[in-house]
Amino acid sequence: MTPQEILREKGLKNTELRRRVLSLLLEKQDPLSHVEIFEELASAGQALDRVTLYRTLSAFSEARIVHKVQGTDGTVRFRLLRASSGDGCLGNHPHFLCRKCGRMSCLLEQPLPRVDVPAGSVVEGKQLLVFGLCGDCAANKKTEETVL
Amino acid sequence: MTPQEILREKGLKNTELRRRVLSLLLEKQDPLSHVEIFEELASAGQALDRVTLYRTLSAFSEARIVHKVQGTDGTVRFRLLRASSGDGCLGNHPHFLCRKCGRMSCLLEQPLPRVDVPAGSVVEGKQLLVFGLCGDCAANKKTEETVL
DNA sequence: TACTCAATGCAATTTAGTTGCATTATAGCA
DNA sequence: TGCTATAATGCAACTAAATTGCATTGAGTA
Repeated sequence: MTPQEILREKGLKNTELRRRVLSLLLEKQDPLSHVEIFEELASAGQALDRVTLYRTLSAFSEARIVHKVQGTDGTVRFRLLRASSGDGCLGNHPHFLCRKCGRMSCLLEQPLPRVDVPAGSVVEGKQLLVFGLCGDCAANKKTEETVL
Repeated sequence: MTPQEILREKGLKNTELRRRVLSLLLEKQDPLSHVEIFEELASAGQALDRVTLYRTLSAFSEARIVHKVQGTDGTVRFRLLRASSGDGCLGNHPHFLCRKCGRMSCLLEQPLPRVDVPAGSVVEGKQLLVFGLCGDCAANKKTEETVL
């Protein structure tokens, strides 16, 4: 699905910024933070406003084009949902957050566990976040330690 | 273990504020946010400084007296760890966050699942957060809907 | 009791996110 | 194609959360 098609399907207006954000999210396979998206677009020469990006992302979130993942670092990240992107991400899988480089990645193909909650509670969603060092950072760390 | 004993064991100075924060965390069984702790102490007549509380909580976190739980609401909450409190909380269990009243509770006795990560990654911790409506808020909501 | 360094309190600053409002531009329709 | 309603944008100002620097206070130890 193209950015245009996604926007049309959700009844959102087809604007330059929205197409750019969607293209970026389609291209990257992992959840991106507001800042990451902002900098990526800015460095691509796109003139853009912080506030408009906030509003764009929350519009996408409300329209269920993206889902939000809250990291243990306090940063919210956004990723396309499968229904819109066709790339297999339903949002219901664990995420991995590297505490060194700050990148988050999806651990696709792995289910979230069933959790028992107190009687009477209503479960609306779950989020499983694994944190530590990603492959790259773990490798670099080892190198640094060897050098020291 | 008493607040004094916990502080002594960790080599932290035994001050009024720290004892109060620890007493509160010992008393409450669920993770509390900075704001919740601040207001609880303030309403108990304790004169306190926001900044000092931030520093106190991060000192506790570094000393592994408390563990931090990041909610899907973007709020960090703190809870005593078992090693210090003796109350059975190791931190490695799911948490439930009510999106209406904002209270978080521990789902003790339930394990976190094993998660496979890409080769080379180092896992340092996991966090499983279930969100929705707690028993009280779900009951109230039903009542409201009936009334309408 | 005196000394040292951790802890505190206050002011100022940074950062993230929000709100209001005037302007612009998209999408639907004559 | 041009017109219109309204959604989206851009800017300024604001709110809230968290951090930093620094002078002062106070806990623990010799």
